[in-house]
Amino acid sequence: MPVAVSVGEMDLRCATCPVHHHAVCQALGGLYLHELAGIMTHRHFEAGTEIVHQGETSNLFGIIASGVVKLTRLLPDGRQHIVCLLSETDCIGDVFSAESHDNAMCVTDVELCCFHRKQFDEIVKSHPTLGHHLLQRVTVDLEEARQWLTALGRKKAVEKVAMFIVWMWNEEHEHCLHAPRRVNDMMLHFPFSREEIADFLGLTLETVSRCIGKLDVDRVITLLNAKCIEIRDLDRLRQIAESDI
Amino acid sequence: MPVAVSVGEMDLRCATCPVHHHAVCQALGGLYLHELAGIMTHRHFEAGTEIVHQGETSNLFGIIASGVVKLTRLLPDGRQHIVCLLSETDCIGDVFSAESHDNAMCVTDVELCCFHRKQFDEIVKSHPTLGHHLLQRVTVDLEEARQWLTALGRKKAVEKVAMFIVWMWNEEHEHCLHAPRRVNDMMLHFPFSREEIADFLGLTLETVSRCIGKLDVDRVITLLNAKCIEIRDLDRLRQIAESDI
DNA sequence: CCAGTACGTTGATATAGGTCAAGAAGACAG
DNA sequence: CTGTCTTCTTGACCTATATCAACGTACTGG
Repeated sequence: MPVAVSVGEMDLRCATCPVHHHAVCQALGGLYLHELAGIMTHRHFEAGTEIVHQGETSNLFGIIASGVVKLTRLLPDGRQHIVCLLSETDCIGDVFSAESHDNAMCVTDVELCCFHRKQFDEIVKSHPTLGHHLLQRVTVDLEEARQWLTALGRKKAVEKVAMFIVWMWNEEHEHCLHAPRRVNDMMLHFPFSREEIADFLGLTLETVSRCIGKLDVDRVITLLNAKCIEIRDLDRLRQIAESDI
Repeated sequence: MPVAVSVGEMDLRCATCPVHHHAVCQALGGLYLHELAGIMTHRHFEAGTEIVHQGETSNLFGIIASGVVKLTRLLPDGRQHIVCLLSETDCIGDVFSAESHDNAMCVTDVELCCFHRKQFDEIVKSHPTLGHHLLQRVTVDLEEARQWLTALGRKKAVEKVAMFIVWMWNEEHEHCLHAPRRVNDMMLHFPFSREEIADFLGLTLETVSRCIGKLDVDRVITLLNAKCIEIRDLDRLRQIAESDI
């Protein structure tokens, strides 16, 4: 389901909906460019929808205003892997290449600020600060990818799952800083299914389930229900995640 | 072994040694900035030397003129993982953050063009084209990291090893385009030990050895000696690497 | 309230790859 | 050439995780 964004299609709601401006602004490091508003459209996607298809040519460059998106890759025999999980203010699509390396699928309902790749790139080219900021973002993404690389390459199942929980908790808190909630809350409600966690960590859903079970039994977390846990011992959880005995 | 690069320390050989200028020029997408020559020094590192240490603060930003560097991460209990293998024209160090996330170790002897992180960043800031080019490079690195992520998460040992061989072969050919050698040559001499390959692919050296053995028996490659193979059936090798039965 | 469906848990069993150990093959110094 | 060191290969065995299967639980629509 490719998303074509024509220039004339500018959605007037953008001008009146602070959510989208806020997301774009955050994504660009507090920098707000009026030119971008002019070429931005915004779209809603329901959970489970595919935004971009692997291998497909798409001119979409999007910034997530709300919701969670997974980037997945499918091997010829059906094995699947999630290479990245994106949320508020994260970017979908490559400024340089139109060919998408991965499927972008909505984990939850998603609000997306859409730009035409080339138009966005033009603006980037003419705004050094913006380019510099994007460089910083991609650098952070690369660092995060490398962190997961070591996890997938060298960590045990429980360590991976612990790492995933810590990571989710950090993500929550990061967004809390933007839109403060109860910061000390150890409750974590996550939108991912066991299978999604497994596909992200290179495990099977059964193993993920067992590992969460083990962390619960060991009193590191409390499993309130399938999609909601409470962190009981954050330090211990971090130690497990870092393979720090 | 942190590398301090003072402004006055400019190595005059830089002006006379085309290798270094060539590497920098390639790294920056054919763009050559005279300002960079002014702040560049070059250094030689022997195989096995550590250029930057994990967790250490270093102001080095380097471009590899020749040789191979591995970026490794060490877990508290000694498990190790190689997150990236770098060669000619690749960059070491982060423009933004002084703290290094990984060890940079020389796999072979290395010639490095060194810059002071902040000085380099200043020049990047004032040259939009350069910033844009770096963004493109990091984007490619991110894409490559994600490719390995799926490999580590979902591929079998033989598939990983096949992928590694194909990747090495591509790397060779990429560099051939710069300094043309026998392009049709199916011979591949690689500088990595079995342990390094294993640490990169999230396997053990024994498994790597067995997988190479299997590819040899299956007549996909010929193992000439421990560090030299001949690719017999590139298509088949690619199929295995892509998990394409 | 019930049937149907999707998702999660738990148990039994299989297996890919890890671990341990012994040789073989180079590389290098004397 | 010979002994020492390192790296690679090969074999035997073991374990973490995958696989297969059964059962629970929790929404959903009638």
